[in-house]
Amino acid sequence: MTCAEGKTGELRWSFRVRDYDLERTLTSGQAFRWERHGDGWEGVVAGRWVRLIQGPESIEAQAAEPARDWRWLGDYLQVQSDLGAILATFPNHPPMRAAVRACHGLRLLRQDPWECLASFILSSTKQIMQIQRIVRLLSERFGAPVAVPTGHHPEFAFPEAARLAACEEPALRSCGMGFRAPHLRQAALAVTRGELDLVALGREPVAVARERLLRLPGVGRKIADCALLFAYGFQEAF
DNA sequence: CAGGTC
DNA sequence: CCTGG
Repeated sequence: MTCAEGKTGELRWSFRVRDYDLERTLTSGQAFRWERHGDGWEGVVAGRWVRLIQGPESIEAQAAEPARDWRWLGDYLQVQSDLGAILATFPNHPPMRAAVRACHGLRLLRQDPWECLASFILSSTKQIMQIQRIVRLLSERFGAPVAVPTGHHPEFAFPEAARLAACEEPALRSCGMGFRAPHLRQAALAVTRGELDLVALGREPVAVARERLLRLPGVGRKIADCALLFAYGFQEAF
């Protein structure tokens, strides 16, 4: 189909935000695919390349292809959450005030469940930089290419579970994940076979969802809770 | 040894 | 246990 209407959406979008520290949020260790380029941050969200720039009271976004609906990014960034209102509910004692000051502007992202679970399976006993490297290699080798601006180097989506389930262990190990390879593979198989339904998980009580994740080899309490918090927003986890 | 898990 | 900082 051709774009006869001409109006296919916007290449740029601006999210109005308050108390949102983009850098702190993207480098906090919740997500592993963001790279600083000049004054912006580049990453792939929901299969789309995007560049983000922090404004005084906004986050400016640039995509590679026009989008009419930007909820895919707004949901991810959780721009609608009113931090001021949340903070008002916190107890007003010194330790809490100190914690709030230290983490000012840090937001909880809402990530894709499979990418989040897989990334944290890869995270055990690894530094953030090393996790970023593994996830980058994995995406480059097994992820679908995504549209990028003209002249920009190629970018790839995080690989689908089915694609990773089809990999042999040595292929996964070649991305530098070591003993985590069988863990990732088993998780990919469970998702692909429908033994683990990551969408349904979000509708379960947190204890049930956690119990399901803990069945996976290589997934203990810590990794399970990271997925529950960063992909589903279960605040009770952690 | 490392921001886990078995 | 793998492997890189």
